[in-house]
Amino acid sequence: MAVTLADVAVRAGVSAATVSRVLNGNYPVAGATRNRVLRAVEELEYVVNGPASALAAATSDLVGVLVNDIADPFFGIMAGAVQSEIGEPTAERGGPKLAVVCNTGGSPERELTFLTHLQRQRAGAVVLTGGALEDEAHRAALAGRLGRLEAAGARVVLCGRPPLEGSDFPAVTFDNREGARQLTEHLLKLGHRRLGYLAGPQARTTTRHRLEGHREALAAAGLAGDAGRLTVRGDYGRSAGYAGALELLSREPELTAIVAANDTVALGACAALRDRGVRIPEDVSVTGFDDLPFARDVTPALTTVRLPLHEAGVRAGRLALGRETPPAGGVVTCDGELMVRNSSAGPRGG
Amino acid sequence: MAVTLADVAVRAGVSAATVSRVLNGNYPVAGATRNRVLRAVEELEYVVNGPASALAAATSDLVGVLVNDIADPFFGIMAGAVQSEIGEPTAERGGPKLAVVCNTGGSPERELTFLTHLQRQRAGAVVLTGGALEDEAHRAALAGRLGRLEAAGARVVLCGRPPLEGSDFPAVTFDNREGARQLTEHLLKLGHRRLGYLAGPQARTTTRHRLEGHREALAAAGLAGDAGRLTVRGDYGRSAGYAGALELLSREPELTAIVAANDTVALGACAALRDRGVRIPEDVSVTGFDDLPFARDVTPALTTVRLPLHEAGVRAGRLALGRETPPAGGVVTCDGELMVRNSSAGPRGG
DNA sequence: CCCGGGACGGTAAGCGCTTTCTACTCGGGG
DNA sequence: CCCCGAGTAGAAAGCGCTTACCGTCCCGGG
Repeated sequence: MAVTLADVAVRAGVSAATVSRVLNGNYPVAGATRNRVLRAVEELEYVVNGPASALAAATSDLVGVLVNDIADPFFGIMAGAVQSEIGEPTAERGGPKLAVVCNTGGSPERELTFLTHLQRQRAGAVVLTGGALEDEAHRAALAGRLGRLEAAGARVVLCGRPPLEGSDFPAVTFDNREGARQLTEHLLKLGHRRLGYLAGPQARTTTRHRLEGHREALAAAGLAGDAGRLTVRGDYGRSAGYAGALELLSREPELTAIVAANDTVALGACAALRDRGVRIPEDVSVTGFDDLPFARDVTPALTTVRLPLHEAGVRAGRLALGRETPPAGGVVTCDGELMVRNSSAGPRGG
Repeated sequence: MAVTLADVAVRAGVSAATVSRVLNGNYPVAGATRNRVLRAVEELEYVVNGPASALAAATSDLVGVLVNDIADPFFGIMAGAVQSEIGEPTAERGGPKLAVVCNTGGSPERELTFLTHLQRQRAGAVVLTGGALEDEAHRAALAGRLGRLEAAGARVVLCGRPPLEGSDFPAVTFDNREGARQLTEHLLKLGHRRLGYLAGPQARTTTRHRLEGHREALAAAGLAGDAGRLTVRGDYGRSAGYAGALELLSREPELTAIVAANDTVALGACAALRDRGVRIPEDVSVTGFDDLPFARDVTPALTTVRLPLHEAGVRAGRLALGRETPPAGGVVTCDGELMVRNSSAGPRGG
């Protein structure tokens, strides 16, 4: 049915081995022979059987990319960057790789099952993006799975998340804590004293680090007291921001600023404020995090922290292919950059 | 090194064949035997070798998803939907499939090479998303590649694009023309007479259909004359919208409405207008297309056409797995829904 | 003039799994 | 009491490719 190596070999009047060698270019083949083979490949429209070569060579050109939700630009941008990087053929190690994108939806179990599937496909590398769940059992299970993957010859890279404790997989991580600190500091400098915080989901490193940065800044300004009362938890979605903002407003009507866990949450908060007739930033300032593309286009444009998502994805891709060797310690830290826009201003009468 | 079927077989005291049958569950195996095998699998932490089974069984559980740009929510949403659908194990045909996301970046050549790579991986199905390039040579090349894929046993499904002429792959398509018509009609009904159009890239079906719908509405209102002069071309990005809006404004200062090819372009246009001190919608109405999540959160909220991206992705996924049989003709058409929000209003003095 | 070695090319042994075909064990009807 | 078929399990033949491991051929140096 399908054209095989052997067919090409016959047509070119050589052995299968020679065809294989021409195709993989890792063994000397005389120019004339090579041409004959290539012509035969053309004429027969031969396409290598990936599984067969993967089996024989014990490697595949698949790279797994785990994301929470590919529809979210935060992950989309990183995944796209990884893909663009691994899609380029490498001199050292063979042709372009394909990205297998796995949507975990934030579920730890799916994370694990996807890893099993990837191991099953003998993926050459796996990139884990997104915040880590802070749960000891899951951490252990994850470390186990990743360890087995690595033992099976796959490279494992973390992207946009802190290193995995107890393991030493290379990681490209964001300095969420520092970014959050700067953001809150910015608001404090503007004169705000009553700041609400819309936190992300529990038990996520990202959530915790951003919250910690926020509180660090508050503490430095002697404002640690209110922090607990003025923190509302939700997920990283728009409606959590909407509900959270209303909740904050009811807890503290004199609020002058809302710090959201990310841009999407901030957007929801803005919507809630607008619906309540609260002006931004005149009455209440709002800040986001991530600087997704839409952040500068909403009105008012969001003050936020820009995360180099694309760059992180590219680095992760390079690490995954072994094009780049991780620094000592294995952690590449990407700093966020404070983007001051129109959603923040001094408080009323400030 | 790695644990193989044979190892499991030895441990369970059965033959490799039996282990395979237990794992695939397509042949009767006595309960006791089955349990012994499963226990051995557990104990050895055995993970099937995907390439090997793909080779032996001549199928793989990979599904290719081609997108223009996975970082764009338009594609991210569809890809995510496809993935969630194929990720569920099917009763009829085996375990969960993995999605291989391929970013073509809109390049026809990359589209073709990715298809080759997918064929090489013996992908079980391929979903092509996004507008098609209107170029005869490329159409033919594409049809050829897809034909070969299909011949190799892969299911081919188009998603968010019109059927491929000359072939009859099932397609889930959006009625862009009708959506655009309704949108422009809406503006006309509000009293607008001088409408500018920010078109997408040349030679794309999506671009053409939306433009045609727009002009159809104009023509019906006897306004066909100005259409050419008031159409500016760009890509589907924000900056094209920005530049395009300025261009339109200079061509026709009396403009009262701008119809953008999609939400992102509309966003850019809004930014340009704001920078020019033009109020939306008081001075100029702006409309988008797609209804991406951010559309309702920008200010003013965008009047646009909602496309059922998620649903389309799910349908495409189902078709790709053969869970759903395509209707006669092979085309599932998804209608857009006009979403009237605050970016459109009657013209000055209208 | 002979021999060692470099440059090619072929042979064949798997890679780990699926699946056909065969073999064996029972239990019941003839 | 024998035979047959249902129910299970095993043996073995590949699936299409890669890659040691060997031949060949031809060149130049001794």
